Amino acid sequence: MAQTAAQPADQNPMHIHSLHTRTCGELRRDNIGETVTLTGWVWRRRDHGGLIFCDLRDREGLTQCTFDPEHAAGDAFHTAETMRSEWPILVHGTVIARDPETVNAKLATGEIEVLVDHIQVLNRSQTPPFQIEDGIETAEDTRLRYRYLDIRRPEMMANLRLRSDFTFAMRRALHDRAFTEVETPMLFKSTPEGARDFIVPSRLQPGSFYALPQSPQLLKQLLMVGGVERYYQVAKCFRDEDLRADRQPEFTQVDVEMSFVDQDDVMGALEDVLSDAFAQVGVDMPTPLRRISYWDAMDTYGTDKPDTRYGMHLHDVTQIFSGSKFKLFANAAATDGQYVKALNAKGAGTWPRAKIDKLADVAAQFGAKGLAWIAFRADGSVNSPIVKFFSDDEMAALKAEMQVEDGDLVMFAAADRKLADEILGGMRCHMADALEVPREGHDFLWVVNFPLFHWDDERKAYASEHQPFTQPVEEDIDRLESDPLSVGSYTYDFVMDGFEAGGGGMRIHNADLQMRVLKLLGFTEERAEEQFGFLMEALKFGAPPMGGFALGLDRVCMLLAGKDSIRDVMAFPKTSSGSDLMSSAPSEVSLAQLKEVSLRLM
RNA sequence: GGGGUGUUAGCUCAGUUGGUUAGAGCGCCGGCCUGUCACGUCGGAGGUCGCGAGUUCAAGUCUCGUACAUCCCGCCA
Repeated sequence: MAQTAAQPADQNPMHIHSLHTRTCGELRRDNIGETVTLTGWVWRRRDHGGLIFCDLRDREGLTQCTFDPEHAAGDAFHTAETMRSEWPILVHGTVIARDPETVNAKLATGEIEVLVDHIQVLNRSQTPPFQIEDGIETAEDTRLRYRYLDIRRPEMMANLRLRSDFTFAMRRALHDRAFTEVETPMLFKSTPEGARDFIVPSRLQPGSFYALPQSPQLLKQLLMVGGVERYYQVAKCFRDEDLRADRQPEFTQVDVEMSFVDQDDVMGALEDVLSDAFAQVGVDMPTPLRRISYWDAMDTYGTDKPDTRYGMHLHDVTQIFSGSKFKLFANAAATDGQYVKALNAKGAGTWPRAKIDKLADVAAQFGAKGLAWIAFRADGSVNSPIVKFFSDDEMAALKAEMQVEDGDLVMFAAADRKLADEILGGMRCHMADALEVPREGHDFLWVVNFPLFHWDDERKAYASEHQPFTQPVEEDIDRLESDPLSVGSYTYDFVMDGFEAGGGGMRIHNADLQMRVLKLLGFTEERAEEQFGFLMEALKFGAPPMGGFALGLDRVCMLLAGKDSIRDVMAFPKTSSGSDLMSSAPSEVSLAQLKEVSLRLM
């Protein structure tokens, strides 16, 4: 088959030797007259009887191939008549200009077409179970059952390449700053204090188990003790918990750790690395990033991962209602630790009563027993089940505090601080979606100064806000045992567009302090030794001050791709029940397999 | 573990107060067509209405159970 001798492509490292000489996305007017070989899948065929058009698709794009009996040699034209969607083919022909009236402006290659003289059918294809094209709403279970076909869609292809580009950008940014990529084991020790572990039975040691790592946390701290100083890893992590749109049982973190640094050093380094990597995928992340304290974030946004591209702040209106005739609010105001907080959803005040009433169901999801609200109608009237209890002064003060205008809907939560924030924080997100509040571009910020512990009411114990290895604030260490909830920590979450996209902190590098923290978390000395003895032993051998970070790669890529689910940036994700619909994993194993690892099913 | 939504043709969906033979668009198959690009046009095939019970003279439609998908709460140090 004739090929042009020396194409410029030959000097381009992108053009490794293939069956094709060009891709389906690159031919332009400048290539007119070239003889080319293209490979790809038949996307759409338009058979005019005496003339056949075929849009050929490869990873780079679409090119229209034209079969004209006068130019197509041998039975090439007949082959074009019989070929079907998704057959992989190879065509050889000449790049020709399209007549001005037949130029397709929607196609990057729309100014040219390839006049085919030879065609080779590389394989046939069954009719695909759904049409391989963007913008078609095929149920996700069908897409997952045939994921390899779903990936052929340009949108999925673009998502995977965006992920590859960003991952590579992170690697390069870290490598350029003298970080060493180290692989840590997938078979490691079970440390079930956090998420549930995936466990792996040991054949050589019957009755013993490995666990797949929830994160390389302990191992990277040991790498710091080992003197690596600057470490990173694109690390697979495993957590056996229920799934969500942004949670899969296996996911990827860009894991980073540094030695001989303080918190500002780590955050500065990360801002530098992240803005570099984002820039490489065309996203501007201005530095230094804004920092909001955990408590300010909770007060103002009702969440520790606020989307600050829109306002709708929470307001504390407790004082306004301290003497109110509305008992629910007055009682809250009179009770220590109880608050009345309010949220102004601009634009929802014109909603019909029935629609507003349904918001109580939404609020209930966040723990509210009901939802008090005031709708300020567009005509200046006020509609509310509670406003009749309010004095004129209370209304005036409320309107001033909430900057009320006609068309606003003010919602209230009267509860302890945490619950009031959770309810209104949840409502804030819900209303932003319901009102389609514009959120353009990306939003990056740090949330800092998390408390070291929170009280877990279910387990009746203190629990780490981040993880048990987090460094407490020096000034607070004296109060560790006497007032644990008041102890601050060196922690920082990286929040992007209202998602927790990453998080990190400084680590304890002193074995005694580590033991004190573990004891507060309810560990006996024996159990702490059994589970984390190897860490605490290592800390005794000159562990340097250290801190680090882990970036949720799937979530960041989801946000960069503008998708609502991390499944859209993962090649082979699992369904919400943890199944792989393509392979039917998880599946039963044979008795022989079980016997080999000394297991018997109950 | 709990709540919401959904499941009808290969795909996306419609299907009225329960009532004769369950429809549409796309796709698929066949005919015609030399400038289409969501080609056009004529014809055709294709359905155990997720599954299992129940109510009824009669169930895609009502009831109960169940499976799966999806979203959320719990959970995710």
